[in-house]
Amino acid sequence: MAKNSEISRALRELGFLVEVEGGDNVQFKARAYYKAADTIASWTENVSELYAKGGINTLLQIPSIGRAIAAKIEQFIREGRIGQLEELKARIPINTAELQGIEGLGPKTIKVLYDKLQITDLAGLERSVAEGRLRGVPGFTERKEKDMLKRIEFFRRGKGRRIIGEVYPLVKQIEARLLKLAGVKQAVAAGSVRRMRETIGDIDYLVSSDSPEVALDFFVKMAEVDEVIARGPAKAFVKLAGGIDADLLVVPPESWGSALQYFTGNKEHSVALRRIAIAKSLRLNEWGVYEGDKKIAGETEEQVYEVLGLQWIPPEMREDRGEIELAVQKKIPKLIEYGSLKGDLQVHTERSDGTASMEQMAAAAKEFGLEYIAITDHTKSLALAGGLDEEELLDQASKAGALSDSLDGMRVLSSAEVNIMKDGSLDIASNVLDKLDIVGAAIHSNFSLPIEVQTERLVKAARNPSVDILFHPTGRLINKREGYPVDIEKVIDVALDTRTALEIDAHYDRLDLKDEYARMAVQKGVKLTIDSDAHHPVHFAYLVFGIAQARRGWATANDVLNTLPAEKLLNALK
DNA sequence: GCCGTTTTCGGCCCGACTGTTTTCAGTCG
Repeated sequence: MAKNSEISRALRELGFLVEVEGGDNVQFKARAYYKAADTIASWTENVSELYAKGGINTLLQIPSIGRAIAAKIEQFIREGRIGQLEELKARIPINTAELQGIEGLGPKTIKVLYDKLQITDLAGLERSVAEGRLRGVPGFTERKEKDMLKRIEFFRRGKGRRIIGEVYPLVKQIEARLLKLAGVKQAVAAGSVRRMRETIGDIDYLVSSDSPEVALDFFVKMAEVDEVIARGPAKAFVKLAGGIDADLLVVPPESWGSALQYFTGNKEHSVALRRIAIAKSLRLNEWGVYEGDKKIAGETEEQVYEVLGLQWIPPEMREDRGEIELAVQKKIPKLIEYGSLKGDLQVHTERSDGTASMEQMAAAAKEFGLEYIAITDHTKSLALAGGLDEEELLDQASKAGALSDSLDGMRVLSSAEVNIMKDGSLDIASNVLDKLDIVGAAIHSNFSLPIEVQTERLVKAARNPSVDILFHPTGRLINKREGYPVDIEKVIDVALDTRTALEIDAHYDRLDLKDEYARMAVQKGVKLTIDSDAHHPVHFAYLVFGIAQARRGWATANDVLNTLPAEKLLNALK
């Protein structure tokens, strides 16, 4: 059974090779393949299964899939290949993934390099540069040839996306510095940072000012800048130390809103807005919304959306996944707000693998503005993390109770991060668990079991009457570990059935549930919790990433249990 | 190659920056 990602990848490569080969209207044909690839990549149902059930006509129901592409998908599902793609690959035997990854190389250049120098991959490109043969190609100079070496090196260093939590502090620091510059009225990191995606490809700064050169000068001369890629009167592109790209666009204040929209994206969302503008005989660009030559909006984002007949859409929702249709109907949900959590239901102490005492964690949580925390040390079978046995757990619970009584304005709930065993049972007896205020359960071992077994472990844990929350339900670590295979829909259904909450673990390595699963849970009516998984007093700051993930999952405050005060939360548990 | 409140044909998002380009193509976001 072909995965959606595999079908998507094949269509994307097909589109790119069509573009490389060239011809009439080829960019539109390629765009059609790309669009189809995007649609399939984010399609929630398995396309192979849809095909198995309803044949090619089912494929035609999917937007951006017409007769021609449907036939290619059919062939891919049945034969694991697309004939036309193989023919193209035979004619132009290039390593698209490698060459396409080099900045500045597009389809046209790649074609020229293949035709003139038979360059098919990165190694070949490198050889040609080393032998000084690139400069002989039309459009290439010695300087451009040298630049190519840097681009290759950058690609080799790994141009992968960065985890948001790792770059967020620097992003915000530079944002603050831009804001302080003379003449700067507004400054913000737009792009995927503003949308709070879990990973960041580059940082897109937007500044409003009537004297752009001040901001641009500052930007290209910052200590963090490794290399200035380009610098014009309104825009600059740099590489920061560590290899992350940063862009700056400076606009006059009257264009702030339209520029913010344009720079926040995502691309598909913005393109959809421009199409709406065209349908209304308007023109939308980063400088404003225009009716003929007359500018009718642009100073604020709200105005831009309004003249297009849309409700303003929170950045976290801007992924062209149905939010625009909701905005037309003025039915954008009121998303859970940053700072609205009253408690944190996963907090570790030095009793297991944390680094601070219960008292220190409680004090830090209070300082952070929380009203309650749950102490969730690991349990005995997780020896690696110093897991607590029944006796130690009860002792820790009574300490939590005592501390809670002694504190003003901070409730400390007794809890545990109970380990789910290979067979789905828990490693702590239920008569002990039932003495705790709240119980979270999680998988920490046996990640490579088959999906059916893995799903059954979670289902069994959810059906356990003692378990209130499933912590980090898929076990993934972003960019590091895929997580165990799990039928998340089934887990969500059982969670609904058993009134078990699902966690969004806010640690930026996890963000688990991820946005799209959170959205599935919310749609079905399953309650979420957003927890920091704090192992140190400063970790409560991670909650912002969890809230962001919930917002990306279209969750409202009502969908998240720990927006409730402690008493109401305890009453809402199963 | 897809799609339709502008169409079953003729469009398809839009502008900035670079280079060796003296008027525009290629690339990027």
